[in-house]
Amino acid sequence: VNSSLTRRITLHTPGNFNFWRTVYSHGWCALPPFRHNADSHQLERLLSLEDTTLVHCTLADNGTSVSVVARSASPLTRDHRQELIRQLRTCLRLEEDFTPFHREATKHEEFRWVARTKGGRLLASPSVFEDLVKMMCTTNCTWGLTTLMVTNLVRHFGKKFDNTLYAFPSPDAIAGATERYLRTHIKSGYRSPHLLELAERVAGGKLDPESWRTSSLPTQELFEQVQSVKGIGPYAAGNLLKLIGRYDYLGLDSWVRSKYCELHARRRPVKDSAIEKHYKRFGQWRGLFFWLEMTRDWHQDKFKI
DNA sequence: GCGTCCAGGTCTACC
DNA sequence: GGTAGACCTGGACGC
Repeated sequence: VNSSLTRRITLHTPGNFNFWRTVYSHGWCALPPFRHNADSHQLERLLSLEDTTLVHCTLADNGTSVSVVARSASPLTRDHRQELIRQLRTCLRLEEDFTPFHREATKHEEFRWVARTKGGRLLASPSVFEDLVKMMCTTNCTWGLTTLMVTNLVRHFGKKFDNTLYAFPSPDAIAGATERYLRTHIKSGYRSPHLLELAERVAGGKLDPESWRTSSLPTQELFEQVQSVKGIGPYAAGNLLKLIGRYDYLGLDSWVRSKYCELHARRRPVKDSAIEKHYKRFGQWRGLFFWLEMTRDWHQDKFKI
């Protein structure tokens, strides 16, 4: 969109929010339609609003707030702006209260740095559907293949904004494909029937992942419900739940297992049950303490952790 | 060059 | 409830 319109918007943030700790909390910032620029310290995101209006947002840390430059092909209405703000606040986890978590962190000497550096917010997608699809694309493969699958999904099924930017596809768009098409063009391999079934169930209204955000179900029941999606097992369900504010599961995979062994067992292999036992004392927050500990060195230089 | 292994796992079929 | 075996793909590795 060459003749796009730009508009500046401010996101107000609480005192315990840290922009870069959130952006680099895990790999999502590198998966389209997110994009990050480490040099200019900006996070980009192409949003698709309810009426299919596309808005490209460039986010930057402003100290006590986040500044957003929004580009769109047509002028944004008040409703557009409100929805845009809502979606971005969901991504940055601004609606979630981290006060109790930080209070808990200060109770544990080895985790005081978490509260000090305002850690805990994990970058999320605007929709639970998108997070589910992406989580499925991280299973049993390298990060490189995850990036390839997501990039392909966006390019083949997402609405085009300009030559490099495509929105995340709607469930309908993916549901309209065939398994063969997914295997050939998305390179999602044996995950293809699972992706298709998920998209069809959501498009057909038989599954409403968005409702999980506000569900009153105990986390254990929600965990089972998330795993009822074919292709989503304990790893993917545990991590999906972390993106909607439930931290009771560790979401173990080969990377965190090896990281845990490096940090706690002199690189000797450790049973999953031993890892579970280690974090049991952190109760409902165990999954978050676990993840922050495993990724602590990612942020060490920037924040003097 | 070619075969093998495995990566930010999960499902099914059996016990 | 616990555990083999199969499963797309692409990159790394050994020979």
